[in-house]
Amino acid sequence: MMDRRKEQILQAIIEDYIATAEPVGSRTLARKMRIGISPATIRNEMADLCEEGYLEQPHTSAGRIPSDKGYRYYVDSLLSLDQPGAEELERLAEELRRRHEARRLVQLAIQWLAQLSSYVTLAVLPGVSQVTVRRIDLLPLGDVRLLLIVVTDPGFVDSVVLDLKIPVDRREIMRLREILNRQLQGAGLSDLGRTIRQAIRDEMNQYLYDQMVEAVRQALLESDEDRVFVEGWPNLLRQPEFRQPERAARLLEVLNRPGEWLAQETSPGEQQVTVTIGRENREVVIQDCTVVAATYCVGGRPVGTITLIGPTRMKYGRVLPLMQQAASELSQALEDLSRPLRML
Amino acid sequence: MMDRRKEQILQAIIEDYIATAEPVGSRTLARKMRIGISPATIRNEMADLCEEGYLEQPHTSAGRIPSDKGYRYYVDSLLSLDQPGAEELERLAEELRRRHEARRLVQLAIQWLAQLSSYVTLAVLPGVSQVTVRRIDLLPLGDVRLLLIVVTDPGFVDSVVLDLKIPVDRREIMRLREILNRQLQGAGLSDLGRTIRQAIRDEMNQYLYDQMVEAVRQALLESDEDRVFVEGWPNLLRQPEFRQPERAARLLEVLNRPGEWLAQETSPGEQQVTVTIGRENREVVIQDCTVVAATYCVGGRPVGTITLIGPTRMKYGRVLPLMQQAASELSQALEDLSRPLRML
DNA sequence: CTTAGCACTCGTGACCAAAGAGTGCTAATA
DNA sequence: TATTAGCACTCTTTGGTCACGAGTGCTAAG
Repeated sequence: MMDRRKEQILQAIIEDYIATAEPVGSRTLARKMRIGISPATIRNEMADLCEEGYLEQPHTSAGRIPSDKGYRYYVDSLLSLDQPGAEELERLAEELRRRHEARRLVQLAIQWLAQLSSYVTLAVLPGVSQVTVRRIDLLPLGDVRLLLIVVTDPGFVDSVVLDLKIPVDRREIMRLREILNRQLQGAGLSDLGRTIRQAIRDEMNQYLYDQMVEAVRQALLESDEDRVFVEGWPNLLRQPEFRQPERAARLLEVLNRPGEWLAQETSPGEQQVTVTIGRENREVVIQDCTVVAATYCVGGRPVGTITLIGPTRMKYGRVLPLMQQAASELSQALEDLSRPLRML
Repeated sequence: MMDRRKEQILQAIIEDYIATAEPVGSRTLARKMRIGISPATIRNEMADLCEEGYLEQPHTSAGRIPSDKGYRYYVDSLLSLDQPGAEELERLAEELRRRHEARRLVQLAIQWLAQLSSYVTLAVLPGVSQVTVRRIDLLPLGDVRLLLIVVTDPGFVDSVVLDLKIPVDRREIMRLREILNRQLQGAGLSDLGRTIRQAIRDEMNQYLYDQMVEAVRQALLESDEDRVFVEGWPNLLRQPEFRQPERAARLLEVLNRPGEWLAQETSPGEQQVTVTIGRENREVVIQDCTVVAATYCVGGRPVGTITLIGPTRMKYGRVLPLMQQAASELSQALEDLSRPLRML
């Protein structure tokens, strides 16, 4: 039901449509495919492909365009990957080699992706449950105010300002810092509240105990907001499919609240790159888009995702290797940041 | 040359155009202005205003639209401010009252602005020359890697990872931290390189000395990239003037590289809100936009700017108080973060 | 100085016809 | 039996014309 020639035709149609964004007809296709094959034959095959759901026609007298099912078949069976150039790879590697804070590394990775792919990219940072505390620092900002800095294991730096109700002197703060660091190293952020309870109840006064629990609770909430970055906004309007302003506006709107749909779409735990085409997406507004997602890992465990979103008419051959590369380089960079060789 | 009635007419035209985005004609205007005044009279005045450059006509048989000069006169002389509602103000105050890190405060302020104004907002963080070091922390990430955390005076937290060529043990790091904090408190970031030279040359070995200077140099460069936030991307397409995709795309593109033009446009050191209308902007691509800028201050000195950009047909009466409010609340919040009452 | 009246301009939308691209079907062909 | 040429048909696109409406500028009257 899907012989070699039909596959070739499907592939040619999809690649032409990806390149031009115009419905492709039998005549132009016959000219483009160098095989000795006439438009009429192609028409027959096209009619078949249409009936089997791989193609659609916008109206009777237009060419065919690929359906979601067509893209799916293309991605799964026909795709030839277009590996990024050496200098592009080098640029990413170099950016990530300058050892930044982890958040910045993630941002650099998706900026690189956005620029080379010309689509919009997003990144989800590791959530509360994915990180462990490496180090806590307390800085007095005044007699009743502290800056709490938490460095988590992949290398993220979070900070929150605490207001105390009573003054605490510098010495007490240093003591508190020592206690916190001693007790919390390696603890998951999700246990923090409980652990701190325990840590402080033993050694500190009741007041600081209450304050710290509340403060850390706030820090946790805080770090769980804004876990999503978006890059490449301007790329959106470069796509012909988003020239209709209301369509573009809808997508922009959705991109602005990524938290609501991103979780559904990406399958965490996957190692490779996943492609979700059109109607395969659960969120209605992006059912004319393709979402490409990959996870990045630290210590072999997936901790966050990077995502790319564009029209279903996407340069799959180019995007997939880029995603692959970005995810693996990012994992590598975070790994380097995360794993001290040995502690002296 | 600009009597009261002409002003009223100009004002009515501008406000109607701001509301509808449609050229406004004499008939509808006569009906809208309750004064007993005929379309013909208005036409005469309109012709005058046109000749004097306050109005333009897209073509002979359309109504008039305000010119840059018209908007300018409106903003300077005719504008009646539309103060934001109490609950909106309260929302901003409450967001900023939850003591976040300074960067987040700035971001929250322009998010609030973007949401209430429906335009795109930007913020420029204090540059290298605007901040002083409050505290430096060094965290060992391994035997040859350090996390350098710099807390600057308005309350920003920057961090950079350092790779050392030779292992340094924990005790040495703690000693280095003590030295750095002792020497650098209150120093401007721009002096850091020099100061560190001095600080370390006295007390540390030559190798660490070189490393630290290089590291701090990198940290400085780093903190000077990405000093600009943009919020409200989706608002852009809501404006009728950006329904033409190529116009919207151009603006998006420019917004993506704000560093190049923002510096020119905003006049730092200004205390109040500045409005730059259309051709008054130096950057060509935004000469059909209005840029509203305000500075925020710490310790009475302006350290950064918040900016709003929209079509020249902007709700000036609403935007100006919002900007005013955002800037002053933000200054207040940073001030609170910056000035410890007293150190114990 | 204001206003009514009027001729004039110009963009908009409707309508229509021709063009063009592409299809499906049929019949001829290898 | 698979392929292809030919052809009628469909449907969008494009261009042109025309009437309409909104708005203007001018003139003359109040």
